[in-house]
Amino acid sequence: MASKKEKDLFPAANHDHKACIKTALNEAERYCRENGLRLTELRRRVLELVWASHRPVGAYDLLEKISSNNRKAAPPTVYRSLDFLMEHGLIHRIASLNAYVGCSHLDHHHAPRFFICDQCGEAAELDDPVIDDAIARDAKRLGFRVERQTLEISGVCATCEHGSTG
Amino acid sequence: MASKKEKDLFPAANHDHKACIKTALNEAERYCRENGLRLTELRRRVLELVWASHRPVGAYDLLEKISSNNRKAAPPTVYRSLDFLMEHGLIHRIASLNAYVGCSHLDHHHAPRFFICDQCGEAAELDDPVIDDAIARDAKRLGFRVERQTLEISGVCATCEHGSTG
DNA sequence: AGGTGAAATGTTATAATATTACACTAGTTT
DNA sequence: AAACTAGTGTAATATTATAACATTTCACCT
Ligand SMILES: [Zn+2]
Ligand SMILES: [Zn+2]
Ligand SMILES: [Zn+2]
Ligand SMILES: [Zn+2]
Repeated sequence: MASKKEKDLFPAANHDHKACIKTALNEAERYCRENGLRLTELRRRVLELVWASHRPVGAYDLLEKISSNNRKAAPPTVYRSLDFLMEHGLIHRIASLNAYVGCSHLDHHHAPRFFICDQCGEAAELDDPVIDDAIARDAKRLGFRVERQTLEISGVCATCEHGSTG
Repeated sequence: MASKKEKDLFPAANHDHKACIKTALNEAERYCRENGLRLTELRRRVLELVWASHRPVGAYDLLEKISSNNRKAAPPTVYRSLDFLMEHGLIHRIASLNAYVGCSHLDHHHAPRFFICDQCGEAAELDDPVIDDAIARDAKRLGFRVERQTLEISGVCATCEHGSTG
């Protein structure tokens, strides 16, 4: 079963993804309740759609999925929800892809750090205090006040490289 | 005088920027000559325009500057030059800004690492082996083959924060 | 329950960034 | 010069994101 080896940071193909979605939605609901925020039906739906996979998804893909057969949603509908979800750290934006992905570390404050596979499209969020410290030290040296961070490493994940996680 | 203190990684307001431009163009010419590449008039002009400042500049800004009064240049004109310059490491793309900036480290191979000031818009390129090593170690742990990196730290630079570098 | 103001959403239009496709030119090789 | 290739011009279109304003929903108060 899905043991939490290091390599599983890139979620195994056979992992129980319904659990990922459920956890994400539960955590979002708890977070919003505790902070007096409204996780409206629309925002909840957008979050759920973002969590449909571990692949960053584009705003216009979401827009299509939100649109019902007869009623077509307009861009601000999804962008406003994405803004809300980002503002509260429930999702991250992947600047190099113009795409959005659920946050895997809702339990603690962190700067976003992603490894993103060019082949399968999956993104793994990984904390590394060494990186955090190094950036903080560099910033201090420069007298630079850090407000936002973007760290996106693109390439090929182990599964795509070797055909399987072995 | 422009002493090379650490803080000058954010170039001082009074630095000799013509020297920056000249160096960048000279290095580009040398690089292209040595590698059998053609630094055409257009590519040279785009590189020069990117180097007009240390602020990442948008493709459409460049496009306007390239256009002469009577003749308006079309997007592919500038995008193709930008692609060439990026492919050969002469400039970097800043994904979080959809903008482009000259490379400050033409003399050695490196992953792009930027500190970008929200207020003055200037970008400082900074190498840090500790970050390099940490990312390499994380990638190895994940079995991830790294192909491209994006590291962009946004915030407020020392000059903007304190009114002057002191 | 009804009134009120703020937050959220709907809707239309448009801005900003980037690519495709195809025609033409210039430079290189034979 | 013919043939080939890399580079550029040009028109159309794709993709991502925001502005502006109307309407609805919700929390709160009376
Ligand atoms: Zn999952
Ligand atoms: Zn996160
Ligand atoms: Zn300079
Ligand atoms: Zn560089």
